[in-house]
Parts: sequence; C-alpha cells; structure tokens
Amino acid sequence: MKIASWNVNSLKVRLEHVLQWLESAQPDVLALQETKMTDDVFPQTAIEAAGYQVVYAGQKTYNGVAIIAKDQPKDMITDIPDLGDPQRRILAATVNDVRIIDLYVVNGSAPGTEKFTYKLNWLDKVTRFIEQQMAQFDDVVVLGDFNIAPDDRDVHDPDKWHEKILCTTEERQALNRILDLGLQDSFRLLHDDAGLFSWWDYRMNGFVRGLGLRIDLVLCSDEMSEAVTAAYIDDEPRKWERPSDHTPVITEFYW
DNA sequence: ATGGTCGATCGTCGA
Repeated sequence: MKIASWNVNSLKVRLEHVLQWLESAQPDVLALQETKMTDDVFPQTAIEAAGYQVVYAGQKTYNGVAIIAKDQPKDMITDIPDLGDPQRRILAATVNDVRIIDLYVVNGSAPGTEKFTYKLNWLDKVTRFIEQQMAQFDDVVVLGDFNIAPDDRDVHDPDKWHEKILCTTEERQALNRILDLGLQDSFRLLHDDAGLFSWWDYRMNGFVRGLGLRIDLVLCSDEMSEAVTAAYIDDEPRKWERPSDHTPVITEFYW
C-alpha cells in the first residue's frame, strides 16, 4: 500500500499536476491540502476518470483537504469535538481498513502572535481527536502539511530558523505529543539524513538553492511501522512548470 | 537590505 501527501496550493491550478502524478506514481492513497475551492466546483469527475475515488472538504479561497484513493474512502469526518472551527483543514476517512487522517495544520504566522496561539490550541484539539481515532481503529495514518519541521535535520539553515515559525520548541513539543500517542514519522524510520525537504519558499529561488524545510509528514501507528518498506520525497513535481511550493511525500507498506 | 513570489481576487492578505 502506497500512501502519499501533497499540499497542492490550489487544486484549480494544480489539477493537471495531480493527474499526471497519480498516473505515474500510482499511489493507493493521496491526501491533498490547500485545495482552495468549495465542494461544488471540486473536480471529482476528472479524478474518477483517472481511476480514483475521492472525498473532500473545501472552502472558498483558503485551506481545503481531499483524500484520493483507489478504494472508496468511507466514514469521513470533517469536524472534530470542541474545535468550533469552520476552516476546512481536517478530513478523516477509512481506506482499505486503514484510518487516514489528512491534516492541513495552521501555519501560525509568527511566535507570539494570535495566529501562533491559535495554532497551538488547534494542535491540542487535533491531538485529542487523533487519540480518539486510535482507540477506534487498529491501523492509523496521520499525514499532511504539518507546518512543523520536526528537528534541525529538517531545516536547511537551523541557525537562521532557530525558534522561528515552523521550528519553535513549542511547535515541536506539540508534534511530539501527537507522536507520543503511538505514531512514528515514517520517513525517519528509514532515513537519518539532514537536508531532505518537502517545501521550498517561492521567494528567493528557494528550490534551486535548496532553501527548504521538511514539514509534510506521514505518521503511522507503531504497529504499522514494522510494515514500512519505503519512505521518500518525490521532488520531481517541484521542477514542473508552475509548481506548488510543496512536493509529494510518500510512504509504502508491504501489504 | 527584514526584501523576494505565488494564489485568490481585484487592494491586499495569507503562506
């Protein structure tokens, strides 16, 4: 089973990229973030024509998540207890008996801002939701744009980014509280290397210069970690014309 | 140098 995550930064602009990537990579599951469109204009027909099923939760202009899968995603959840947040950042669904939780984590702007506080509160509520889901489902994958670089290996210039947004101790502690529920960062099961990134800022020619962060993650429950056969980042789509600023991250399991 | 580039939308915000 091949499970991937990709922040597409507007599915309207990136639909052809997604279709091309589905055809070449043939994932069983592709979780999208930042579709930036309402459900009534979601390109369901085009995705189904490519041989996939899809569920989605979108809004105008901002956010938006979707789960594309060869098997029909079932039992979807878009709203979680106590959050009271209309933003479409969360989508849980079951695919091939694996509970998939697709997250577009709040960016947080900068430490000390209201948005940063909101990010930490949002992560706290989501952590409780994941805990509940893990109590209900045997196999859980939590993936998406976490907007957190787990440690300094995931940062091109750790000194420059020290305690900056996406790299603060508080954000990393919040991520660790999710991992402490019994989840693994699947990429780190197989790779110790620094300097492997999933996002590069559009500005300053960041991709060509390697000015990236690894903020897109595929977490799997501890029991699933034994079954991970590959975990990697496909930076090819970041080289395509008019790319998203993120590129797909992929984890493969032997069943 | 605290910049820069995108996307949605149409002046400006979010990332």
